[in-house]
Order: sequence, then structure tokens, then C-alpha cells
Amino acid sequence: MDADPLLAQLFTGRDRELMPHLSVDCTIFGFHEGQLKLLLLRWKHLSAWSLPGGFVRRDEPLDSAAARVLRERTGLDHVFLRQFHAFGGVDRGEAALIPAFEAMGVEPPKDHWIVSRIVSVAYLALVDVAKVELSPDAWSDECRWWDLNDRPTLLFDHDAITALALETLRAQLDYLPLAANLLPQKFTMPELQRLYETVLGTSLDRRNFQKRMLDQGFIARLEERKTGGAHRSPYLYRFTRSRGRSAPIRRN
Amino acid sequence: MDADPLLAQLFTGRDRELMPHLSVDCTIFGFHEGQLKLLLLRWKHLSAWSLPGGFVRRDEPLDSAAARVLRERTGLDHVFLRQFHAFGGVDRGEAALIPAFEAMGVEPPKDHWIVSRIVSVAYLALVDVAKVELSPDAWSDECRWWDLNDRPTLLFDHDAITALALETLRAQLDYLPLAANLLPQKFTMPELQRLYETVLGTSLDRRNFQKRMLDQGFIARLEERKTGGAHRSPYLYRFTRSRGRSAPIRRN
DNA sequence: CGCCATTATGTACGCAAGACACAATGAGCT
DNA sequence: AGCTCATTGTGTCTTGCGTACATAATGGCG
Repeated sequence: MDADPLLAQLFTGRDRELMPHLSVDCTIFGFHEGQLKLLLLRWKHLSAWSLPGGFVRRDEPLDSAAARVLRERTGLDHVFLRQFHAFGGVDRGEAALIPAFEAMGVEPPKDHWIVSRIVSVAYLALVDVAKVELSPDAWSDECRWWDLNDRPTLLFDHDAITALALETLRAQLDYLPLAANLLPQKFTMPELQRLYETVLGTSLDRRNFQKRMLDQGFIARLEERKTGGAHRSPYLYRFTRSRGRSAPIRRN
Repeated sequence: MDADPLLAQLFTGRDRELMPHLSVDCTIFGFHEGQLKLLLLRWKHLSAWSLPGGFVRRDEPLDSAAARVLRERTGLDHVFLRQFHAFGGVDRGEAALIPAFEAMGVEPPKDHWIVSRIVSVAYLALVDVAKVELSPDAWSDECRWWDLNDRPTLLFDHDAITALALETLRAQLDYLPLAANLLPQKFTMPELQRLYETVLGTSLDRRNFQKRMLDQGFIARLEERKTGGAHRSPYLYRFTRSRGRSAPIRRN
């Protein structure tokens, strides 16, 4: 098989433009039809899945590298994207790449940093599924949403990364207006509640939930109602705080 | 001036044992005489201060590198130490090192990674000041505790690192038994309260504070009392949860 | 032996969260 | 048109936690 020219360059010069031994990985969450979704890539020739990731250019801040990865896979920019952990184990499974490179006709030099050790800084992204336009990267032949509960086992240490991302999301969901990033601009109260229930893995009381949300002050009710449902039409709401950014923590 | 042989080797081979462009920095907090302390190093020939840090060996996990830095500066092991952020800006002030190297008689090759760009993973450590035995590293001539409020301006981006470390500490103080790591085994309730007040920057009600702490279940009262004070002798308490380890999060 | 700063402990109030009930609506059916 | 019924909108009561505040107990000191 012919080597992809871009990939072949990776070991003949292009790697010099990159920060060696360093990468970013993005756990990109979405919410659709009452289910939490995770964006995954399928590697060419491996038929196995991983988180979207990429290398860091020598003149590129870490955060910008993560934003670039997110933009290239989803077309989105200026959405919630936040670093949550650096994964720096000695063996994170980089060797799994070697057969993939060989199948692509690329011969990585022995002990090249790409197939030896990579420290990866992991980012958590929250996006509106409806706005995403998916596109795989040079290493993968498919890019799609997976239901979080049906997701396949991932390459490298990406299962651990995903687990910590989910833990981080759960821990911050109730005191940051994170839901604003996962829902469309206008949404109904039951939709918001189902998002909370899905992320937290619990069931909540409708009335108390609504009260809490409104008391919180993050959301405001619109005069519109959602039509077409087979029952009483629910009100629409919107988030009032700027999306993404953090909020107050009060003490004592 | 003669070059320190260890430092000279840094650009003649020893750098090959290290992960290029990568370092760890430790914000090591202590508590003594009612004040929150930060451990700082003074750089030779620069007379300026920075956080303790170090490079990561090629066969060394990130967490181990941080633990090694902590051990080498304080003699402590198995204490609270947790990664909290990766600082990955393009220019974090690495160039400040060049005059220091020159004064030490070491000539860094132009564009060597050590003086161009370094991504640093920052760790937060909490230690019992009484157990610490300080020792500077090869780059510094002094290692000492600073009162957090009197601390000097730091080199590189270490002021930003310190600020985020403090923010992290504040945010987690009330739901993790972090204080266990900053106090001796036995302590009085007023001591614990002063620690909280110092870290949070607020003043707290004695009675409510005591009630909260005991309801929390982290601490238990001993039958001993502290003698020697000029007033009613306070009870001693101890933490019941295991010290040192962080809470639920550990990965890679 | 009384003074006084400090510690130990108890009580009252307010607010927010949780448990729970009932009215209103909109589509589809007969 | 009127009934059914799942779903949404709204109110009340209770409980528990955090906060405000007051009083008794100690131990050294003059």
C-alpha cells in the first residue's frame, strides 16, 4: 500500500515542527435523544477506536493545540474546552501504533518518540451535537458519536482518560452551568433534567429540579412553548450566563 | 567560575536521559505558627526565587518525577501530592535561565530545549513543616519556607502556578480532609480553625466550625488535652482517615 | 482567691433541599 | 365533541444543615 504522503513526512522532517513526546487528547461529549455521547475515531488498519488527539506544534500553546484538534474534528470553535489531567505514565500503549504505521506503508524509525513514550494532556469538551460536522483525521477512516454506554474498548490508555473525564464532568455539573454547552440555545425543562439524570446516573424529582434550576439563576424562561409533542406543551428556557465560564462558590 | 560538573553534563549527554521540553513543578505548602507557608528555591546568580521543580527521566512516570522532586527538597515521601494543571504556554520565561547558566560556566547550545520551550506539569503538595528537612538543588543556593503573604515575585510563570495552586487548595479544602496533611498528628480545634481561616481568607465562628468538623466525621477527639497554654486547656484531635493519599482520583 | 482570656457546649432561626398532591394541557381516540 | 391519559406547571409541608448568638467551664496569673 502506498504511504500517505502527509504521514510519511511525519518521520522525515515534519516531526521537527512538533513538541516531541507530547500530545493532547480530547474527550468530546455531546447529548442527543436523552443519551450522553462521546466522539471517537476509528484507526485505519487497526479497526479500533480512540479519542481524537493530536500533536503540539513548537510554536503552539497547549490549549490552542486542543482547540485545533476540536475544530478539525467538529468544525466548532469557542466552545467549552478545558484541560483536566496530564497522563504521564511510562507506557501508555504507544506501541499499538506500530502495526498501524506499517500497514500504512510508513516505517517509523526504531525508538522514535512517536512510538516510544508520549505524555498526553487531556481536555474535556462539551458541544451541541446539532452543530457538529464530523471529519476524521489522517490516521482514521471514521469519526462518529458513540453512546457512552455502548462505547467500545479504546486504544492506549483512553479508557482511563474517558473515565476521569466523566468523573470530572459529574463533579462539576451541579455548580457550573455546564449543561449550557450540551444543549441547544432553547430547551425544555424535561430535556435539561434528562441531561442531568444521564450524566449523574440518578433520577431526580421534577418539581424540586425545576425549583433548583430556577433559583440557581442560570436559566430564564421564554414566552415560547415547544409544540408538536403529544402532551401539554412545555415552556422553553435559555441559559443567561455566558456559556462555558465558571461560577461562584460560596463559603460559610 | 568553574562549571558545576553535574550542570555541565546537562548539555553533553545527560539531557538525553530526560524527556525533552517537559518538567514538573511543585507548590509545596506548609502551615506553621498560624501562617500558610510556601517552599521556594533561590537560584544561584539570579538571586531570584522559584518553585522547586525538575525534569522527567525517560523511564520515569510523571507522578514519580514530582515525588522525587518533593523527596529531594524535603526528605518526605508518601505525603499528599497531586497534579493540578499543565502549563503549556509558548513562552513561560525559560530565557531567564540563560544568564544563570552563563554565570555557572555552562554554555547551553543555542535553541536547546531547556532554554527554549518547556511544558510543565504542576503539582500541589501538603506537608507537615516540622517533618521537613530542607535541601536546595544543584541550581539553587537556598531553600526555605516563605510566608505566603510575604513571598517574593517568582521566576518564569511560577506566580501564575502558585495562584492556581492556592485556588485549587481553597476549592477542595472543605470536602477533602486536606488539613490532615498540613497539621501534626495531634492538634487542637483552634489550630485547625486557624488553618481553615488562613487558607480560605475568611474568619469563622468557633462553635459552628467545631460542629461542622465533628459532624464531618474526619476527626476524632482524644482524651488528652494540650497543656502549657495560659488558658483553659483545649482538647487534642486526630484525623481518622488515612493521611497522605488523595481522595478518589488517581490514574496513569 | 478573684480576674480574665480562652475553650466547651447548647439553643433558636432561616433557608434550601427533599417528599408529596393536584391542576392544566394537548393529542388521539371513539 | 367529549373522553382518556400521559405529561407538564405549580404549591405546600417537613427535614436538615448552616448561621447567629449566649452561657458555663477551665487554667494561669497577679
